[in-house]
Amino acid sequence: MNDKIRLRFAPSPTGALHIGGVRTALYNYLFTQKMGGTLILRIEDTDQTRYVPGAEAYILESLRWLGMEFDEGPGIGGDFGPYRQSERKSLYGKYAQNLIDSGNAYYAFDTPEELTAMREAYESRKETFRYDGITRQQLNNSLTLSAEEVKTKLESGEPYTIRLKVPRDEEVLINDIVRGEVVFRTNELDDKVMLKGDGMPTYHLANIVDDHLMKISHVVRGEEWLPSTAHHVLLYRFLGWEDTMPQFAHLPLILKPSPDSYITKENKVALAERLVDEFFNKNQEINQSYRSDALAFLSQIFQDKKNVVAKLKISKKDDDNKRALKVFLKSNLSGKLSKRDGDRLGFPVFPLSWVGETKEDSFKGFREFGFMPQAMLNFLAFLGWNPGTEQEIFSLAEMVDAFSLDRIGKAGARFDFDKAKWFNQQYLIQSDNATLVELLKPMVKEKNYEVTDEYLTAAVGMMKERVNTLPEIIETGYYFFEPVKEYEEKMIHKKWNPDRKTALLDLKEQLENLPEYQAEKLEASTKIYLEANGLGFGDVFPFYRIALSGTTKGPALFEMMEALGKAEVEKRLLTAFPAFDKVFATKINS
RNA sequence: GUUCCUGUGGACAAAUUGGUUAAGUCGUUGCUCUUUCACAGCAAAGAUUGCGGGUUCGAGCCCCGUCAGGAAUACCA
Repeated sequence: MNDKIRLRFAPSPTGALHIGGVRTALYNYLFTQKMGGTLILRIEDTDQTRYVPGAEAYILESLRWLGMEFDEGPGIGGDFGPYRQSERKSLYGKYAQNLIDSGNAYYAFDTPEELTAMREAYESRKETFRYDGITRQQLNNSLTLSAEEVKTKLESGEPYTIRLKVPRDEEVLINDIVRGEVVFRTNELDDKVMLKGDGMPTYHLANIVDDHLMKISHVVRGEEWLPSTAHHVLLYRFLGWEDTMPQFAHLPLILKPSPDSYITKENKVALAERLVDEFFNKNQEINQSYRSDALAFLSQIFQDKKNVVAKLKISKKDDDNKRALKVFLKSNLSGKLSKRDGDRLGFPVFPLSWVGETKEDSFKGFREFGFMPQAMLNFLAFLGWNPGTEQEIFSLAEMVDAFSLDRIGKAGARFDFDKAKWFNQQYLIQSDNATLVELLKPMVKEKNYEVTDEYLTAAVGMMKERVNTLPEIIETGYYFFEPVKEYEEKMIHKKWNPDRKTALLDLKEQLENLPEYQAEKLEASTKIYLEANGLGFGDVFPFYRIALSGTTKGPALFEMMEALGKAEVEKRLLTAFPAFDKVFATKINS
């Protein structure tokens, strides 16, 4: 055990844990395991307005399902607790006070409303307001007010925040494990709030204080944190902790699939309508009469699907509506993967299903899509990292072994659901049938199918390499559990010959008289029959197959017959042939 | 707008750190196997490494410029 290596995964309980968060957790996990270090779970719940009940439980359950174990955390214990920031509230004030005392922070009395108004005023002049070394000289804070005024305000209980006093004309150098050296000039940094009006710390303060107190050695987090890392380094410096500052590793973002990859002739109209619906939903103030224009614009940019995003560039000629539309589309068609994407594009972005207050806030998870946790982890591991070898399938233990921070890439990784399905299929094929049967049982029960383990095992064995996810076994392979719903007409139209029935029934009878209704025996007997009657496999197989499963695709015929059993096969053949006649008749009539 | 990050076939990516003909996987297409589908195996198509300069005997890799995409720019994390 290496007690110098201590990492933390620090999610915020504001909803379901996003796939990007899961990957962050995974990389933290892999690195600690590899180094023999300690992994800590810390709940960052300093924003009570965004707190969502159940989110923490969801995070815990997700991590457990995925098989990532933590050494310290809420409910786990450890010597550095508590591990919920809300329970550490009293700790942070002291450090904020330190900052004030050392002249590196100040009280600010500006109200949120004042600041919003300020931002809007700047906005209207096409500028961006920043609370920084210049603007703070005109604002309502302990730097501009007299000591007397500040004292009165404080004593009268007027709400205040404590802001970091970012120094002028300095450079902050960050030595990031994945990005290398990154330099920020302090003149470009804003005076971030450290302590909020409600006495809670912001992420920035809480994070640094906790990382220090918990003796964190490496901070592995998403790239979205890179810009504020300069502030964090400043904080370590001002608090006198610079020599024990953790090392940073900023992970590349997980990006949405590019629109070019999923827009097709078939779906582009529906996609456009859906986007326009969402647009008006989100921008209630925009008149519905703009709708047809919006749709026209979308079908125009979807026309040639190349470079869809580039066509969203705002031009001076655009009116307000078009501008709003473009901004909306851009945020929906490019950039970081978001929870809405899964919904729209039909893939999961959360490990487990999440049931929110509304339908819009409820999402289906990887587990419910039928993914195996190990497959999801394996897929995620390759989003931003690779071992440099040709191996792609890794058990968790193998991943730990192969993992290193310096093989993490810098460019954003594009979410590719096809690849995810491929990983799952590999795991499905690799898993033994008994394991899969256990996983499948709840779904079988839900559908009220009554089957024996033995039968399920046979079905799983036949179906698992033909599907991507677990539920597909009983969805596309439903005919193992209930009568055929629909016969594939194309083959019937093309090849069915009502006169063939006699032979097919003949063969059926011959097979039924076999001492054992077993795949190899059935096959051997069929061969003999075909030869004797001058028939080929193609004359018989497709019809047996459609009769039994409704489709010409699927597992080997004789194995299917064995599994279904003599009686069921007979029943299906006898109902199918008349049905084929009927289907065939419609062809002649039409 | 500003700051920072990132650009290698459709997607993910490798390239022994400046060395010959730019790996591999997914996806696509074809072939083999097979009664079908899938799996597996084989093969093909797909790249002037975003673009333009420069340094060098030699550049995907170093330098300069440029373009594009992304992130951040909250009393959110």
